Amino acid sequence: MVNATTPSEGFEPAGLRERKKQRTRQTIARAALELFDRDGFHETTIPQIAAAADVSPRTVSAYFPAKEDLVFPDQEDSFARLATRLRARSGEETTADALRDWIGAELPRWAERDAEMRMQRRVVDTDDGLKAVEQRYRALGEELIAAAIAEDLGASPDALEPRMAAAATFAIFGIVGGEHEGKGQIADEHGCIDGEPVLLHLLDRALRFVDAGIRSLQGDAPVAG
Amino acid sequence: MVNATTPSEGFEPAGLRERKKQRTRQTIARAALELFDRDGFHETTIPQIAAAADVSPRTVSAYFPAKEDLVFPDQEDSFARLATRLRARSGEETTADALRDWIGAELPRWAERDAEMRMQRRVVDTDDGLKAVEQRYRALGEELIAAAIAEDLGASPDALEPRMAAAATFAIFGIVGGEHEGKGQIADEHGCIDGEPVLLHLLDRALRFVDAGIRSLQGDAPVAG
DNA sequence: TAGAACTTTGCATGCCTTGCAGAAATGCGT
DNA sequence: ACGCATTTCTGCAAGGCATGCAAAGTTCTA
Repeated sequence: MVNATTPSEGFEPAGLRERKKQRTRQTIARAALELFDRDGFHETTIPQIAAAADVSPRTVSAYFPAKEDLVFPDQEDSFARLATRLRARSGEETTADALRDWIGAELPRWAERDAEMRMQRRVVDTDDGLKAVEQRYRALGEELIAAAIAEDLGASPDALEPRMAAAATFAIFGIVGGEHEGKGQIADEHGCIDGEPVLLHLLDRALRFVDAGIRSLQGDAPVAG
Repeated sequence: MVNATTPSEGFEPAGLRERKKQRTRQTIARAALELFDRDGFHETTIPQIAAAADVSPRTVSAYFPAKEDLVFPDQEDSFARLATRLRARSGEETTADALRDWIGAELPRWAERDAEMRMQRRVVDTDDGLKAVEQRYRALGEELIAAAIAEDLGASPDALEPRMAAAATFAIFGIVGGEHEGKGQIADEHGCIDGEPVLLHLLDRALRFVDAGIRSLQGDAPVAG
């Protein structure tokens, strides 16, 4: 079922319909984020966003079931890619390898959207409901990692080790993203350490932390596994 | 200003007014949880809850600003006690000591409300918005622990070590609470291991994990501290 | 180009949230 | 025991979000 009208599509969504849909989605999300940042999340109404994006209010709700979703338009996709990458790892590869790979692949996207990510952070920091949604995503990400680590370890996904490992590992995102009020010690400088992106540097340290932690529990009788 | 009419008040809120308020609050929360569990969170309306608690709908909203808050009526207090305990620890005491103490003090409360906690879990598991709120609380708890650990370590609260340590430590609550779908491997048996409550057993293992992790990073140059 | 498939839109409904003012209850001093 | 000050509860109303439905408008395919 190759589309004959479009020669070199590469890996884009293919159909014109689909591309238009993605463009609309992005337009709406951008308009929303800008308004949220300028006027505040609660102060901005959906009709206002719709007007800015030149669509009807009903369309905004169709694309984004909840108003909060407008602030995290890409999380779902990003995690989907992580899940895919984790699923696709060979027997040799550890979760850590896949994670490193995934971050490497996502980094350019994040760099590209630097301005939006900063807006997003500012907006999220003004509203507790948005923080809640953000934490929910964090939990989803941890879930993925925990399951993969559990597989590596031959343990239950609900055992202590995979859970702790996933939680500790994911903490690096909270740090670079400046998820906390004294935000962005690192976030401000998307720089490198020893020629390596900060995030990957943190990941390495996190993995060392986790490895040591897990090893220290090896002798114990498993409790929840 | 001792109240002459009530001999042995103990440590209750004192005033009759305040006690009545707490009772009303509890009545509303109980009624809500029961209805949520029976009919579903979205299916239950605030007027229904109000009727069940024998107050006006407006009063429900006065006590609980958001409908979601009805599901977590005690989290705030519990964390407040943790914060107090952490603040009150002497120079000798580590965060781990305070944490152990706090859990020990909270355990009887949790045991007392076993039925409600189970309902709460069932309800939360049916709604993503509630999961988000739950994760938000988790983040708040981690914040407290991270700050305390940072103090112990003489590091910044946004450094990697305290964040990872707090995240890993807090993971134990997700496990005993059965925060995940395959819930309650342990939750079902509020039992003990070697005569120790499961939660404290898990805490010990978590602390060992964290200690090993932190030690393994000692030689490194701090990145975010 | 015609019809199928899908998207966008407007309308209507139900619910949550919040401010406000009056009614009701409580606490306190006499 | 009584009345006043304070606090809490209640009803009303307005504003905004979420969602089902059917009509109108696009895009796709044969």
